[in-house]
Amino acid sequence: MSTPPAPARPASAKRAAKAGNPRQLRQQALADVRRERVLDAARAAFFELGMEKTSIREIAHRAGYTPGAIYSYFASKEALYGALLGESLARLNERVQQALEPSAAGPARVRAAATAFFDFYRENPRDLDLGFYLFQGMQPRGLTPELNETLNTRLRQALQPTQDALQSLGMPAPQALQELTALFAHTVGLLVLSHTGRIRMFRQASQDLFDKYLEQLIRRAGTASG
Amino acid sequence: MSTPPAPARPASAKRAAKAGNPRQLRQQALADVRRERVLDAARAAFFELGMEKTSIREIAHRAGYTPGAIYSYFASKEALYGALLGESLARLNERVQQALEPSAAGPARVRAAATAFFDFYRENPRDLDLGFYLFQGMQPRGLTPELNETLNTRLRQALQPTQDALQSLGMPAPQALQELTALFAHTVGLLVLSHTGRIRMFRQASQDLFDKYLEQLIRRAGTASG
Amino acid sequence: MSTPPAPARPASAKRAAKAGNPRQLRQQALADVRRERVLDAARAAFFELGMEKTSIREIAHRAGYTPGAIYSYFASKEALYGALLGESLARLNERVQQALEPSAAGPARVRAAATAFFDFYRENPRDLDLGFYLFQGMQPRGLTPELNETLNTRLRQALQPTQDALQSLGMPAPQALQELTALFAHTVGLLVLSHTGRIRMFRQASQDLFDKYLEQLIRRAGTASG
Amino acid sequence: MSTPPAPARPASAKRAAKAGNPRQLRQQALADVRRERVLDAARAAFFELGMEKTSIREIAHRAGYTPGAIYSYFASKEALYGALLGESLARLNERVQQALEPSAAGPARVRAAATAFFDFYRENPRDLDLGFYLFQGMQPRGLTPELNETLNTRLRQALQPTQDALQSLGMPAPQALQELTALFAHTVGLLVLSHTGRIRMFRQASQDLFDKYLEQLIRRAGTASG
DNA sequence: CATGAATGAGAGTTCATTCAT
DNA sequence: GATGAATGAACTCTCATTCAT
Repeated sequence: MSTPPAPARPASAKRAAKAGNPRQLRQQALADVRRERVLDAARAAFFELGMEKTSIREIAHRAGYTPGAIYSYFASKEALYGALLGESLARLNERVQQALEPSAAGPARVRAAATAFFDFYRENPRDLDLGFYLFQGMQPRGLTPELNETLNTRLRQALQPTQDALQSLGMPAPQALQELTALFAHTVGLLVLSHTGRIRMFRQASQDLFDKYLEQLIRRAGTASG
Repeated sequence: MSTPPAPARPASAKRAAKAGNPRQLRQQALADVRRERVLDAARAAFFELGMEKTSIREIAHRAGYTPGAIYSYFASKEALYGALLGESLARLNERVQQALEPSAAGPARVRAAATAFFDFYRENPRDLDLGFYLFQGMQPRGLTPELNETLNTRLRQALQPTQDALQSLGMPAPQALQELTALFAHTVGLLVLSHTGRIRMFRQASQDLFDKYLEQLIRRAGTASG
Repeated sequence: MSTPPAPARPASAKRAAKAGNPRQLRQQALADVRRERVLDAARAAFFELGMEKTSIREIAHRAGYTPGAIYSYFASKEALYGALLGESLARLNERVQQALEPSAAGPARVRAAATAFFDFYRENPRDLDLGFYLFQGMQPRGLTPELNETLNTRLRQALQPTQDALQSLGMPAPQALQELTALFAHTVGLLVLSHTGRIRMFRQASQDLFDKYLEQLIRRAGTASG
Repeated sequence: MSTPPAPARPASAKRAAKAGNPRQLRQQALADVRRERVLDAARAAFFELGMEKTSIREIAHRAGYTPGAIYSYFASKEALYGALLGESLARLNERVQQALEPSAAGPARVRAAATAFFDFYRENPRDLDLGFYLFQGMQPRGLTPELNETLNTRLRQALQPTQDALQSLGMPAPQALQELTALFAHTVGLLVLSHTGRIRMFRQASQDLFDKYLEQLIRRAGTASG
């Protein structure tokens, strides 16, 4: 709701703009490499210790920096996590693309795309944590609107192949969008139940439920085109 | 040999047992009222500020107490949130029961039970937060196993009417349980997408999607019995 | 050095003065019994949990009281420990007296008295703690001068039989006092080294060292008289 | 896989290893100075207020810091006291070494070493407190085993010259160790009686008693060699 | 760019003690 | 005499962030 103030120390990002000559370009490349190192350290720390026990200190330590240095690359802890989430979504997209490569078609393509999405989070619970972290209290945190936009776009991208596959099955665009949304919700719900252990209460397996939902969806897609 | 380590402060609850004479009863009632006042303050603080910014200090202040006094009523911050969640689940159950009172039957009963559940959380997003709070990092927190058990039971209770209604529609028990789990997941997913604003990306309304899912489920229930 | 202010709530003690008629006497007896119950609880708690983990709350709980009630019997935590120490010294005296009962004479009497003292503390390290507690920072705590006086007297009493035995061996009074003091110091030193585990550094047993010191002392006593 | 849990803040000490260039050396020197300032403040506070009333807050205040800053130099309150005790033992050793410098020999050497030890604590009662602090309830506190080891070693060091002197008087090693232990115990006992004022009860002076014990010991040493 | 010392605010928790009832 | 609710002051410790160097 409330837009956060402009980042205190926008660091290397801003310099990219004024970079033109070779020297500046090299500097920029170096900076990116170092930024990446911080990100790697943050991811490792987070995957190992979880969100709550991962402090800036810890990340800096793992990256071979002192705490202050982190702020050369990220304006705040939240911004760092935003970047981490961005990178997580990039991995998600990669996974979805890989699943499509064998150029499956028809229902198989829907299955491939949707399952890749589900599996990614099923296998990497911490990535799901990441997605949730910035919505503690169910409201976005210290993300700049631009970053928020970027993240939304990447998420949308990861879902787009599924939507396309549905439409290529003859489902009209509006319905495909609706079904995609429902599928996304179902997926998220199953993942949450699974990761919090709540699903055990029902003695069910999230994967079975996911498969079942997917088959029903594909059946509906077949009907819709008629 | 060793006496239990300490009084484990939250005394008032158990004293009901030895309460018999009017004076003790009145004392107990007073204590309950005060405990409730703390709970109210905690809920208000939490609904207003969110989990993270709600400290024991803040709660105490709102309840008109000093921080230490809170510990006469709750053994720890987690215990307090446990109680808050328990009470939230109680309200949820109440809501579900109310929805069933007009003694609907058949598909209408499924609709009534399931919708009550969905609506409760749609209308009270903070109660959803509450449910999530204790699973930061997707792992249970400092809940005692007993409390965790209690909470699970209450959640299960809130879902039971829906399962019963499905079975009374002729759906076999195992399938009803499976469908209930899927419905629960779908509901949670929709609520999360809705409350985090992610659903706007798809220009969909969580309520429409919920209704649609519900109708499909009811259709399946009709088929299942044949 | 600095005399503490008069006890805030001298409680039952003061009433003993104005007690004269039978009813008051009975009241007083009751109060003493209850006071003893508190003391018992305090001792048990302290022996089990140690000084630091024994709170007024804990003591009250064990005595079947609420915290406030303790202050009817003791003006402060320190006063309570003072009483506890007094009672500990009483037990010490009892032990010394018992050791003398078989009416040993000569060197055997010195041995009996001194060893009883040593053994009491060797076997009951917590009683040694008690003695030290009120001298944290090596300075008396919230003891009233009278209580301090009483405690000193009881300690003196427990040592007196040893002094007497030394004198009955022919040692002149001034020397006996000096030797007693040295013996007392030696005993305390050994107990401290023993209880803190420091004596292990030297691979020695406190008991051997004590015995050795004692024999030397007795030898000196034999010489002194000539 | 798992990187050590955290930087475990007290960084400066270890950095000496990678310090090589002048700048790092200067940084290190500065850090040491500041650490010393904290230690000085802690010692002053403790000597003035005693252990119990000396909080991290108080120390920080005296050192001109905020409480959090202390944790850059010491990982915990116990660690700080460990350092304080270590430094106290270092001073003790220094004192003992100085007493030996005039290269006394024979009985004089025993006297010099033992008396230096005794005098150090007689003149600096707070250093004795320090030694006792970590044994509240007569049990070691939150010391790491390594630190405990270090402290034991330093204490042993301070006593070693006395043992050596005894052996150079012809006393066999095992007996010298036993006598050293006894002497140490006697010393501790006298110091405790003296500092707690208990010795006044006996109208004795700790120094006289110490001298007397020492002369007896030296006499025994003379005999032992024969 | 990086350091690293330091801040400052705050966290949860404990406890002896008081006092109206 | 006893209750028990409440105080109030303290406690150790953590952490994101800042800034002079």
